Amino acid sequence: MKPIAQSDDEAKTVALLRAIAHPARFRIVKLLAARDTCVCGDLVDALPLAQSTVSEHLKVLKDAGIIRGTISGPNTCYCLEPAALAWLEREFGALGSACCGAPGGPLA
Amino acid sequence: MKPIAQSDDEAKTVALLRAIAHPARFRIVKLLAARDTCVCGDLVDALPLAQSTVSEHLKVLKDAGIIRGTISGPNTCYCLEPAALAWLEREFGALGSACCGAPGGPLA
DNA sequence: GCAGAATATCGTATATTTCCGATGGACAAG
DNA sequence: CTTGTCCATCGGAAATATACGATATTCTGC
Repeated sequence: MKPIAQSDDEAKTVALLRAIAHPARFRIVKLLAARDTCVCGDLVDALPLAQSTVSEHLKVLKDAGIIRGTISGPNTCYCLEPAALAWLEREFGALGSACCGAPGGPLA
Repeated sequence: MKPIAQSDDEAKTVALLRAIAHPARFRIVKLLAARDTCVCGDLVDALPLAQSTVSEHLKVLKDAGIIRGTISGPNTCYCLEPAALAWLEREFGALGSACCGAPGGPLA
């Protein structure tokens, strides 16, 4: 594929966004954010999806660096990776501050 | 499709994220943020994509409410929609503050 | 070792996305 | 009215993503 992204930072940001930009995965992230304690396969019960599907979504989020998985005996616990969320928050802050202030450009 | 999103707000957020979570579209948003003045089809020159493809991406962003298009004589000018960026920034702020503070959960 | 529970991975069908060339519509200049 | 420019839209091909059931894998407890 042709390289569209200008910098590595940009590619990283897009990768993070692609991981979160899915109904099921975004819901997982919100669930993990709600309970400050890490939860495990309760996520499967909380979502209308098959176990294997949830597992795949967790893998996507883990590969993107948004969540962290810890094996704890028979089950695996997941929790958010604060650095990733902070990165995205900072990225949007930079975008939001610079914005076309002109009312309508050519209309003025 | 089964409704995974819990609330309308959540669905809206995911829709915005899906629109931005693409190399070409994210680049477009950054380009529009860089020049505070609205640009037009210069975007086609700035991207290694066909004109029709860029136009489609602009349509996706416009439908999502992230950018606004204004017809100005022979050409169309686009600029960011500040409200959309602010929404996302706020959404990530809420996620970032609530986060698993426990070092490792079961490891402690 | 064996059985069972909790996850991960594999194979695969389906749906969606992405991209392009070609076509169409609107506008300005001549 | 004709031409050229700019942009949007229309098929359609190829790549990718999503979801599932079936099948490993890993650990606990007996």
